[in-house]
Amino acid sequence: MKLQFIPLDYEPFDYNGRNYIKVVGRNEKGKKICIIDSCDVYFWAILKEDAPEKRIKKIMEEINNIKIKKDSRESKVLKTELHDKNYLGKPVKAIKIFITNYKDAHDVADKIDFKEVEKRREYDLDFIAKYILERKLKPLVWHEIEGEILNNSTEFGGIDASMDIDCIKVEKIKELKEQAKFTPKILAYDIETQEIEIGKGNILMISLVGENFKKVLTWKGEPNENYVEKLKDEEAMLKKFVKYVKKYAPDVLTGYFSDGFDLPYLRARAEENQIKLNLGIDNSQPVFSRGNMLTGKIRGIVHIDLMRFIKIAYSQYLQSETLSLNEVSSELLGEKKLDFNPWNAIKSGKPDWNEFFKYNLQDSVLTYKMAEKIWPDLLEFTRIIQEPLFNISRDSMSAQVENYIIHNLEKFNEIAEKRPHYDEIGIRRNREKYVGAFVFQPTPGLYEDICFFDFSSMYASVIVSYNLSLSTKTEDKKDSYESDFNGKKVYFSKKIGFFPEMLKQIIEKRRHFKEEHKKSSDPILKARSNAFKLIANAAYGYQGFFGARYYCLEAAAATAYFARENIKKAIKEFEDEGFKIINSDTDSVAIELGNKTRKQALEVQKKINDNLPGIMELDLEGFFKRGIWVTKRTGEFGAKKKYALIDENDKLKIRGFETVRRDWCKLARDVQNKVLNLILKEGNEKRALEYVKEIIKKIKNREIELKDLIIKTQLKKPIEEYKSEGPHVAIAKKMREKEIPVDIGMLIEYYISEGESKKSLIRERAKLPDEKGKYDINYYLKNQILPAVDNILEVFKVNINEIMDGKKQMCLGDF
DNA sequence: GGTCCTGCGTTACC
DNA sequence: ACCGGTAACGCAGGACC
Repeated sequence: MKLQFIPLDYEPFDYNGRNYIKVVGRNEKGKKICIIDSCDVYFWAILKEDAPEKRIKKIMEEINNIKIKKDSRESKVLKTELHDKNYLGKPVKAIKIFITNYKDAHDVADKIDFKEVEKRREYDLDFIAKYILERKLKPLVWHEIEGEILNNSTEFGGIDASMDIDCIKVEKIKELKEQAKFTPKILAYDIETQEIEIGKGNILMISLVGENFKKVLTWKGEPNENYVEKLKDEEAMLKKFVKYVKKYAPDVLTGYFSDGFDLPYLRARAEENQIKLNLGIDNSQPVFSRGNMLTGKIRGIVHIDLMRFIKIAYSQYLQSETLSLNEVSSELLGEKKLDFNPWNAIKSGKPDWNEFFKYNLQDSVLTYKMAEKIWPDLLEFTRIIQEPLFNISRDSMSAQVENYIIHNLEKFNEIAEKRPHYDEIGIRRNREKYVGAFVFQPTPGLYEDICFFDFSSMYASVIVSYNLSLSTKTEDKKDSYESDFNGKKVYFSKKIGFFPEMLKQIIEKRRHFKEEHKKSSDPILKARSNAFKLIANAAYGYQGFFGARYYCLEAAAATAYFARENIKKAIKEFEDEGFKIINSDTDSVAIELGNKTRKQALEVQKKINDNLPGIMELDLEGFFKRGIWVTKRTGEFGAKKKYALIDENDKLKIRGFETVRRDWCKLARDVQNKVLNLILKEGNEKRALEYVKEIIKKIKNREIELKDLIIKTQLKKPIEEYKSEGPHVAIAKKMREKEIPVDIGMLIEYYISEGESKKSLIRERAKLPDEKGKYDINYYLKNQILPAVDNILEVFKVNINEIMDGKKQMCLGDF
């Protein structure tokens, strides 16, 4: 039979000692099906250059006889072939060794011990990746499949009988030229529990939200809405949950922090109730893996913890200070969680159950809507990197870069480099640091008419333009780029390597799809352009990452080196043409127009661009009406990485200031923001000063609400490990005493109260938000408000210190 | 008992 | 353990007078 098929989930299995794979996806009619397939399993023995032909033949014969006996499985070499390949950019002769089971690849590789064999490679590749490469059945891409349906067949031990859906044994696979739109069936879920610790208390309710589908399952309260279904106990509720998930048959089951909470909790409660959480398409239970970080896998359904993907692909664009569902959904959707405190409700012993149900449902509604919104990004990441959706939604950016490389090596006839071993990682992690970016020392002051330029994807374009990678590093000084690594000269060949070449294509695609998106504003094109951008930007970090297959610290150092050279050159160009440099950080230059025109500035930009190497490009970020740079708190120098700009539409761009730092109280941040606004919008420092004085008065009169004085600091490690005990650590201790749950990663909230003696430490005066006490007027004036506005007003020669004390009126002459 | 300096710790920028 | 270096700055803690 012939059908169209889009793969969603890949699951390898063994049968008679051989490797097979079940791929669950949908056909063109939207029916969920499973295809069964297999592929060659092999790895490489790379030969030394001088290996004589006769010996190679002999070696191949010997390899052909390798057999491994392990547990109940017998594994052997099926055949060998001699190929011309590339390894790290150099042509090599390599023996392709076909084996019966990939799980034994490592053991077989260990048996290949000939002096003519230089290296053994690709025995550490993941089977799913290998399968996708070999059979070209790409995730979330439509294919035409030819095969035979298994109908209660005894093949594979009667695999089709154990599955809820049709199984097809595949013969031919062909990617379709016309790609129809694919909209996944998404089901979102969320649970409410008695305790925070996994499995400790009961699950009180479970909500489910899909398309035209909403449900709250519970065994508590007296429901007054018909979407709430009351079961007799927790066990019945869990069974019903499984039943509904199976009936809905989603492609994607998604929760928010569900890897770390919802799914393991469900699993634990199922165990406690002695029932099976058989959500899998073959009625298997979720499988949890990956050491520290839990990940929950459900066969045949792609379980996605939305929070993890948002953290990977979105967090750098988000303003949210935490990745909590409430904050992220209100930023992405403009919609919030319901105002209801589940822990207080539980503690009270008499929760308003109907409010609780609504609250529970809303969490799934938000999760569902966000999943829909983020789907284009998941889709495009998956299609570009060609790893299963399950991995795409969880992998770190360095893993995404590496997977992209692995799935694109074929074009270069390259054999993949191996993953570093444990001891190698240890060495890499202890390596010396290298010099990073150049940061300009700004002069404090208020500036008018500012032009802001920046290099587009600078580090990525440096890697491409100077050909910086592991395989292009060379001892040969001729025809190469010379860079510096902590005083040592390092060279990179000018003959383009596969890593820079791949990156070049990524950048080109990013530029292409960015243009395409401008024309059509299709969200898919935006997601595609964004995915290429993120991969490009992660390429630099990847080469310096200790876990990378293509780790090359010299390349990472050279990237920073050539970036410094180019930014400094650009700065010099602007200076030589008579522009004053205001700021520069890594890849950007801000200049003051002064008595020159925008046109003149753009001419310099063009001149710079004409002389830039390779694909490097200096873009105009924009024009700004005004901008402010301040001094460091200590010393007379201008502070780096702290400035505020206002564009022609009166939109502020604030960097580094307390306004954007979450470890300052809201009042200080708001006041600073207002002051920056007044100064930048109207150039009115007098109004700003008046405003600050009003606030000071309010603080002194205790007219400020406590919630605006709460300071939030993250607990980054276990309480015991702190060498120096800051206020947030002291509060964390206090919380633990009060049996309030404290976890690593939590934002600890506190305010500073008046102490008995003035000299006591700040941590001794720190109190929990609901602890009774008077806020310390002096602390909030001197440690929060003053530091937030002092440096800004100083630019106008206003000494706020004196105003605070009320000793002397301002220094502004005309005040 | 106060001042100064240093290191820890967090968060930002790019 | 899951990308890099550069930088500001509060607070604690100890040296020093």
